[in-house]
Amino acid sequence: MLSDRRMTTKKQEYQRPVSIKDIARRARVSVATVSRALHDHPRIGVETRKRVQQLAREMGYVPNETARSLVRQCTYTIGIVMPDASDPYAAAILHSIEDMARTVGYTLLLVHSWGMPARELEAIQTLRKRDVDGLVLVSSRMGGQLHALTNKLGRPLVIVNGNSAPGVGYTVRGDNVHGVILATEYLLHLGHRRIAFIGGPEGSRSGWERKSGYRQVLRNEGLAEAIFPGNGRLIDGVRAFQVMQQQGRLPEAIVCYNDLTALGVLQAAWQAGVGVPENLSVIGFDDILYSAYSIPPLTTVAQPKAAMGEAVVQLLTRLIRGEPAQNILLPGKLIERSSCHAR
Amino acid sequence: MLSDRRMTTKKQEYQRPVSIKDIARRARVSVATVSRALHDHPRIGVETRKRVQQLAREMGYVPNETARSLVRQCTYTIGIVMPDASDPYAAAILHSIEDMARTVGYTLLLVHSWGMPARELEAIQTLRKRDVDGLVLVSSRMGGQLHALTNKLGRPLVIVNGNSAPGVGYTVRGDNVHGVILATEYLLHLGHRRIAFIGGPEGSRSGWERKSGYRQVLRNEGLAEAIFPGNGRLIDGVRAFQVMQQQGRLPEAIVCYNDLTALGVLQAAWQAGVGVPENLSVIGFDDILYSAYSIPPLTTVAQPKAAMGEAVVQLLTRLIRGEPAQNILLPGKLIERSSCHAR
DNA sequence: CTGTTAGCGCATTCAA
DNA sequence: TTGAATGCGCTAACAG
Repeated sequence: MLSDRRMTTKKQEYQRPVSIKDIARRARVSVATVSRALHDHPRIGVETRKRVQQLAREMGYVPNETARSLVRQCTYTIGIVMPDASDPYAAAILHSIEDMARTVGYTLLLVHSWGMPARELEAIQTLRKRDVDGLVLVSSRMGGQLHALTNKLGRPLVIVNGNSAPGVGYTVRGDNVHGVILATEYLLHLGHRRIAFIGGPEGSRSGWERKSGYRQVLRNEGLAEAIFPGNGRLIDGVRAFQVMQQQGRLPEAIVCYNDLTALGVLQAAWQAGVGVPENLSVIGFDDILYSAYSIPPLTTVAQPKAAMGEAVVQLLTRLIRGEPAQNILLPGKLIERSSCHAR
Repeated sequence: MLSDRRMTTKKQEYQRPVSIKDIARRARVSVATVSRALHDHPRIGVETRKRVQQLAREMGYVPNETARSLVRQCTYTIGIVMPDASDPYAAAILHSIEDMARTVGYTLLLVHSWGMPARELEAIQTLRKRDVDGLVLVSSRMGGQLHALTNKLGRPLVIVNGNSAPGVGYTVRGDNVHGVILATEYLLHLGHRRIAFIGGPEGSRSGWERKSGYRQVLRNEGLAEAIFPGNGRLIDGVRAFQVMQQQGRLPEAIVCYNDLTALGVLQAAWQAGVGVPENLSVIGFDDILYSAYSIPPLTTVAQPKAAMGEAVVQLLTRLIRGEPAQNILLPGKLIERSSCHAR
C-alpha cells in the first residue's frame, strides 16, 4: 500500500509515419515537388510550395533521416566511445561534446568501452556500421592496434586524452606533463620535500605523462621519489593511503593521478585521523564537479573540459569537410583550494 | 618546450566504403547472392558462400546499417533524452541503460535536455527524425505537454523517474514515497524530533513525492515540518544549510532531496564547524558513487540504478515487439553509513 | 542454388 | 515550374 504499482497492460500498435509520398498523393503533385517545397528550393511555384508545406504540417510529416542519410552519404551523426559515462571526468567531456555537437547539427551515438581495448574495437565496429560521419575516442587504451584500424576506418577520428598511435587520427588532450609539474612545484613552494605520487591506469598515456612530470620535478630537486600504484578510481586513493600508512611511509604531500584518487585519499586520511591539510597535503588533477565541495575542498589542476568538447567538435567538423587540421594541446590550470598547506 | 605541440597539418581524403555491389562484381555473382552468403541464408551453395565471405573479409566489407534500417524499417537504435550527463545520478542511469541496450543489440543516441521542457521537445524531434525504435526520457519535466506529442510519436516511449502524463508511454521509477519514508522513520527511530527537509526541483514529480513522504511521516507523529527549497544540486544543499543557520533554525536531522544536496550540507556544516553526525544527522537519496566516500560516509536511500537500466531496456524491447507491458516501480533501500547518529 | 526485380524514403538529374 | 526516372545500399519475393 506504500506503492501505487499500477499495472498498465494495454497493447498498442504504432503506425507508419507519413512520407513525402503520402503528401504527394494528397497534394496531387509528384514526390519531387514535395521534396522541393520542403527544401525551399528556388525552382518551385510559391503557390504550390505553401500548399505543400501547409499539408506537411497538418499531416505531421517528419523527414526520415535514415533515407536522407542514404542518399546524402552522410549521417550528421558522430560516434563516441568512452570507458564509462558514470566516471565524472568522462561524463564532463561527454557533456561538453554533446553540447557543442548539437549546436552544429550533429547527434551523438554513444558506446561504452569499459576501458577494455577489445570492447573499444567492438564499439568502433558498431559505429562504423552505423555510418557515423566521424568518431571520437575518449581515453582510448588501444594504442598500436589503432593503426590497423585507421586505414579501413574511412572516417575522421579524434582521440581525446587517450593513447594514440602516430599518424592515426588527430588528438585533443590536456597537457598532463605541464599540469603535474604545476602541481608538484606548488607543493615544493609550500615547503614540502617528501612528496609521493599515486599513479593512474597501467598503460595509459595520461598515467605515464603525469608520472613522468612528477619524476622530472623531483629529480631536478634531488628529492627521493615515492610512487604508489593506482587505477584512477576512488578506491585506489583509499588503498594507496592505507599502504603508505602500513608501511610507515606517509609523506608530507601527495600528488594524485586524478581527483577521484585524491578524494579517496581524503577519505582514508579522515578515517585514519590524519588531518588534511595540517598533517598531509593532497593535490588532484581534473577538477571534477565534486572537488569544490569535498572536505576539505580539493586543490587540483583543472582540465579545460568545456574547451575540450569545443575543440573536439571543431576538429571533427573540419576533418569531415576535408579541411586541414592540427592536434590540439590544452593547458591546465592550478586551482588553489584548501587541501594543501605550507609546511 | 614543456609541450610537444606537434602540428599535423596533412589533408586527407576518405574513401567510399566497399558495398555488396563491389563484392558481387569481384566474385562474379549477383548482389542477392552476396547478401545471402553474408547472412548464412540456407538456400546458397556452401562453396560460393565461403568464397564470398572470404572475399568480403579481404575487402574489409562493413554492412551499411543505414541502408539496412531503411528496408528493415527499424534501426536498432534507441534515443535517450536526459538533462545532463554530468549529473552523477543521470550518468549512472545512462550507464546501466547503455550497458543493457548493447547486450540486446541496440545502440544509443544521446541528447541533452538541460532539464528544460523546450529542449526536451527539440531533442525528441531530433530523435524522431533519426527514426529511433524507441525513446527513453530520463527525469523528464514535460508533464502535460507529452500528451500532444505521444500520439504523433509513433514509437514506444519509456519515462524514467520523470513527470509523466497518464496514458503517455510507460514508466520506470524508483519508489520515492516509500524511500523517503524509510529515511524519515530511520531518523525518528534514532530519536530525532526536529527533522527538516530540503526539497528538489520545483515541478518535478520526484521532488513532490519525496516531499510528501516526509510530510506524511511527520504529520503522523505530530511533529512540525520544516521545509527548505532546493534544486537537487550541491550548491542547493550548501545554501539551505546556510539559511537554516542564519535563521537559527538548525534542526537535529535533515532529510535531503538527493545525495548531491546532502553532500552540500555536509560541506556547509563542516565549514560552519557543525559536526556531522554528532550535532546533525544528514540523510540523502540516490546513493551516487561518491556517497560511500564522503566525509563522513553518507547514509542514504539507494535507488536500484542497475535494475532500472535493465527494466527500461526490457520494457522498451517488449513494446517494440508489440508485446503487452506494464509500468515498473522499484523499491529503494536504506544504506546505513555514518552521517546519522542517535540522539 | 542463383539471378532478376522491386522497393524502403528521399534528393536530384534530365525532360517536358 | 513540374514530373518521371534514377540511385543511395541493402533485403526479399519471385523466377528460373
